[in-house]
Amino acid sequence: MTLNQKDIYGIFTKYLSEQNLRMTTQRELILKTFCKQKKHVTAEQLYEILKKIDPTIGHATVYRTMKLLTEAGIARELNFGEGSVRYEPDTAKEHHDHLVCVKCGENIEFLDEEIETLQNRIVNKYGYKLVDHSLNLYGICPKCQKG
Amino acid sequence: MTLNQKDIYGIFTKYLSEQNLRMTTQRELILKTFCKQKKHVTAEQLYEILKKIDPTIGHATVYRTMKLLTEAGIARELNFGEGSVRYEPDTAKEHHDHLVCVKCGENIEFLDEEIETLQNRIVNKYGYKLVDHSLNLYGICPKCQKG
DNA sequence: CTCAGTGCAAAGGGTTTGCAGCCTA
DNA sequence: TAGGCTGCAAACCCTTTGCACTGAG
Repeated sequence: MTLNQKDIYGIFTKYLSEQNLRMTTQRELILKTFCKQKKHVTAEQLYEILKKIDPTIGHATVYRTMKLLTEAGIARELNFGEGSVRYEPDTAKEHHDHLVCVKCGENIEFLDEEIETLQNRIVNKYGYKLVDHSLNLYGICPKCQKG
Repeated sequence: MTLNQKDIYGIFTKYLSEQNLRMTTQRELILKTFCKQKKHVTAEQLYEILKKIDPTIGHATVYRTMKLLTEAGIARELNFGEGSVRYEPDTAKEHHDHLVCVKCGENIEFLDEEIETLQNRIVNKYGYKLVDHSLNLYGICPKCQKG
């Protein structure tokens, strides 16, 4: 169900050519580096990581590329209300949601079939066509409850 | 279950005095104007509305007061990923969630007991203590589907 | 008289945009 | 050669902060 790097690379090049855009060394580097991340990253964080690999890379290039990756369906934007957008790989077809610790920022991805079903029910009730959804639970993780 | 303006005024003055803060004409005006709004407003929008009533009112005062109202439990911050925070009256004890049209911005508030239950289940599963949650469904409303 | 509250303007963070030069098809 | 791509810096938007002044208790 998850896609490997080669697949993603193919998806991105396909998207780019559809848009009359090109694959470049920067875009490739950003794609690879983004996919390697274990945690959701902000564009800013990704930029910092990338600068260590290629110090000449520009701020704007990272932001622009993350927008492209989002449009291509490779990245997904997350908003935890921190004032900046986080990105996660959008490789799984099933949508998962997030449980965020408001103290330490740790976050868990979870999947709940029933929630997905209920969401569809709501959307149908109002005659909407579902495009996307975001469910964030904010809480205090076990560690922080003890500390 | 919903609170009237007098109640809210009382809640706010109580909160203020607890914090050794004072009720002022500006704070009162902002509170009243905020409560009158039918739709979720950003601080910026509220500022624009307030300027028509009192042109001398300051940007910062609105932002500062909205923070106070949030802390007092009167306003609730919403984040639809637009880059700015929206506020809604937090008068109902039950949490409601939002269904937002991505085309026209129309949004519906809905309440679903089962979703609330499921959220508690998730939180318990991971040993978290629930603090808050936000569920936003993004879709296309019936009107925009036709148009 | 004290100290919170205010408006203003400047600063701040995250993100986008304008632009000249570069590079690739 | 044309047009996309880049890095840089400036611009932008939303929000917060510093500051001197005002005003209520």
